[in-house]
Amino acid sequence: MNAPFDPAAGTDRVDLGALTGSLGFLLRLAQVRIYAQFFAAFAGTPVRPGEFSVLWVIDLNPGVPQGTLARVLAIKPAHMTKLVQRLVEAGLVARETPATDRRAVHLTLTAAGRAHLDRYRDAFLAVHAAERTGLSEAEADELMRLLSKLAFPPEARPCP
Amino acid sequence: MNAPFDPAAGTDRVDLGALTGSLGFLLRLAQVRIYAQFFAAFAGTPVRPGEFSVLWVIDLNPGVPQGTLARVLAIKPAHMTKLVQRLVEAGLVARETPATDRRAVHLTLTAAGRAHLDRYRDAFLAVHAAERTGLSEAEADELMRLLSKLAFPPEARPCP
DNA sequence: TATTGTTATACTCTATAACTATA
DNA sequence: TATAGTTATAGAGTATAACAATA
Repeated sequence: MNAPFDPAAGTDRVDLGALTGSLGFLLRLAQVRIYAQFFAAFAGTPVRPGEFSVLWVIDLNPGVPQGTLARVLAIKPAHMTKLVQRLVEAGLVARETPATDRRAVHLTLTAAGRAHLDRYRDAFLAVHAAERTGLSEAEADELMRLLSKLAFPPEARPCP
Repeated sequence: MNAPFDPAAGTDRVDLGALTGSLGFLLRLAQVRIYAQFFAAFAGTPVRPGEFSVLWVIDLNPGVPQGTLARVLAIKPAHMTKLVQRLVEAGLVARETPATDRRAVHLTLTAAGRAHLDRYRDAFLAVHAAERTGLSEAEADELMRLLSKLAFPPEARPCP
């Protein structure tokens, strides 16, 4: 039998058992902590991780189709539609329907979009450096290498 | 200037730039993939990661206060209230108000809750092993070790 | 006064399906 | 028929605040 919870044993001393060996569980907890650091760093700014990554990728790939963007960033098309609408309404992104395929929507940054990216780019990179709390540089590099193997399976590996 | 998106270069060949070195971005993509594997494995069953981890921890810590559970699993109290309500309505969890602190709610599994846990425990552990797609055993172990350092900062380390 | 849990609201993101307009 | 994007709906999860009961 499992020992009943003992409040006298100290605050929140809970047995997690094999849960601490669960990759999905660890990923979730790690992400919760890293995102909390992100939101703390960008409190008071309009920067949110999803939107900023979208602006980032449009900047590097001007004219990228909206659906391609959704696949690469693992954002559902229905959600991407609303996300892009917000960015267009904010004046950061321009949509264009190419003559060659009038179903498609190609995205580019406006001047304001580039300015927004430039304004927060350094802070965005800095927070990811600061995020490495408790890890050495070598550990952080190894962690990102291993996460990349999960994040980019062979069929979804980005071009270098 | 950045090269415009070239659809002829192959499907979804998008330049992500420094985003591939962003810990938060990699964590999100890795989690999306790992969770997709989880939901694929448990399609057709009522098993969801959040609820199952709650049942798991209650089983190991019978009588654990609801608030402690929320802190340890990084689930917001308002959400935990609704999550536990679902589990109580499903007959898997019992709530008890201890005489010593009548504000508190202590949680235990019902017989049906233990049966539910037993029924899916092996599959839950197996999916986490299968999740290690593309990683060797050593890499998976190292990844979980590094994630644990992020997930459990010194002030939130679980008892062994 | 502080803490435990609840309720309520709003928002983000996901899942799904139905729909349009093109191809 | 298939594809690109849109709209709509439902749900999970989060953030926040206000609240009641109790300590």
